Amino acid sequence: MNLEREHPLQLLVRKLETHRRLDDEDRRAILDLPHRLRARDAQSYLLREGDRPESCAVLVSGYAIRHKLTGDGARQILALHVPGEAVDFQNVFLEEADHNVQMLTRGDVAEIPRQALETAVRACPSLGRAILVATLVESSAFREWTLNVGRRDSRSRIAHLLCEFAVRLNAQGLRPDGAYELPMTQEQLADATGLTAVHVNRVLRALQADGLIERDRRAIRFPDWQRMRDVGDFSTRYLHLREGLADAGAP
Amino acid sequence: MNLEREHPLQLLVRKLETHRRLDDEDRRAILDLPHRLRARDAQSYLLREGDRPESCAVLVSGYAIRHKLTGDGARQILALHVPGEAVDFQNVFLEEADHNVQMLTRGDVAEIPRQALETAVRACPSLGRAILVATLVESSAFREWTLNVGRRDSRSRIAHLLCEFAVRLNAQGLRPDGAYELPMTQEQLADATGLTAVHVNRVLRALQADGLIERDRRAIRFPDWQRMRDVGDFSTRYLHLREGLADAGAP
DNA sequence: CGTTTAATTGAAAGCAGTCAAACTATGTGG
DNA sequence: CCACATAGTTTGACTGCTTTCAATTAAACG
Repeated sequence: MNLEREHPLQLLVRKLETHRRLDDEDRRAILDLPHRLRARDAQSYLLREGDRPESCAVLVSGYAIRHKLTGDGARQILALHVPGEAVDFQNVFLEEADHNVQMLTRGDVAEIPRQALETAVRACPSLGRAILVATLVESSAFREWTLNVGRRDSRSRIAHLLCEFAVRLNAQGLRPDGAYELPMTQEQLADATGLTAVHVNRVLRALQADGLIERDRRAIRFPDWQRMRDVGDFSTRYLHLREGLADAGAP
Repeated sequence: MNLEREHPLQLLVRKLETHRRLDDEDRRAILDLPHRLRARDAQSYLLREGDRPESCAVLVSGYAIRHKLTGDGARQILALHVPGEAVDFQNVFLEEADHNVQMLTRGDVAEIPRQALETAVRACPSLGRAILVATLVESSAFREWTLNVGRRDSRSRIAHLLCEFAVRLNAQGLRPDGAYELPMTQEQLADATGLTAVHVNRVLRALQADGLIERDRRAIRFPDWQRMRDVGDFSTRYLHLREGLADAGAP
């Protein structure tokens, strides 16, 4: 166990630091945020469209997704969240949730009361700034996803998603070796890329046949990161990572 | 001419008020923002990917788009902007622009220096809040666009886009009669919906044949708003409009 | 007016979707 | 620990929505 990681909000500190350096006061302000830890089951909803949440959830462990549904029930996954990320800063400032946030796996969540967050931000403006930046970066990721779904073919789309996830895990220090565990079923992968599960399966096998990915269950490994980036038309710019964090891939 | 609209930033006030009420102090703070008016040609870039802008542009008149390009030059339009909207609040807080903003038509832009904006926000926190809310609402629109492009068929996709534009123009008071002028070519419409220009043309004609839209050049009118909403699977929730502004359509 | 840009239409091709079935994990209770 | 149930993956055959290619018509613009 890494002692530095003992504090439930330590990964939130790390996450915010992936975009901008924080000083000790900022780190202190984050770690001092009052919060309640809750274990959540896989598939449980952290937030539903229409909700008016009174707290902001930070993923301490486990993975979550954002998604929306069309009128006839088709689902589009909008984002994937890794430990350390806050899943509803936006909802602290907007009245009504416009989408859903759901656990992908079992995990723990730290719930920070809306009021406490606002107070902390007033007391430490640079914390407010850090949160704003994280929110804007997320917005940038939404734009990239729109591009991905709207203008890339199925092969690039999936490759892009796999690259993004790898890089973000890396930035969070959650990928010590080259491989990582993809916490999604092929159906979820399909909903994230605007494809069908059947087609996702075919594309994954094709990527595998081409030596671009190696799979073992849900574990993914990239034998040739550079080529994978190319196929996925992937660049880290939209993730707005600090210097040094941007170069991921196989270590 | 409406005298209330004389001030170049009056429409920015109106825009921010579509989400939350502002008090006189807020309005004052906005109208007092130092700015430089500039005329821009159609197609001119307000911002390019990679730029590090030192000012924030507010559309005073004319229309603009946000877009990104894939590695092989395919374009995805991410958002449409109407007069009164600020096109790069995000870039005041992120270092490097991750996408492009381009004028769709001729128009005027008010450029607010980054510094001045930060100063104003510090002096009037509720202005900061209003800007944050506008930014979050835009983020919500990106999510809806991802859903649109990822999970709706071509007919719904285009109908949805037409609905969104109508409602947003209404909210800004820019659509006195039922119709509106769509400032986009069919190719641009295609890039906004992840389709091709040819197919957009076919879908528009089909919508027309079904009595869902009436067209005269670029002017669009909805004979039956309710039916149009249904076809576009459109709800105003994601626009986070204040009560009373949400019900648009044909007046 | 002449030139360029945008809209329109038809025919053919293709990528991804649908349907259906088999197979493989994963998990649960007896 | 096995047997059964359930969820997820894989594969094949076929369909179809959208694209591509190409040509024509209409509108916009100096």
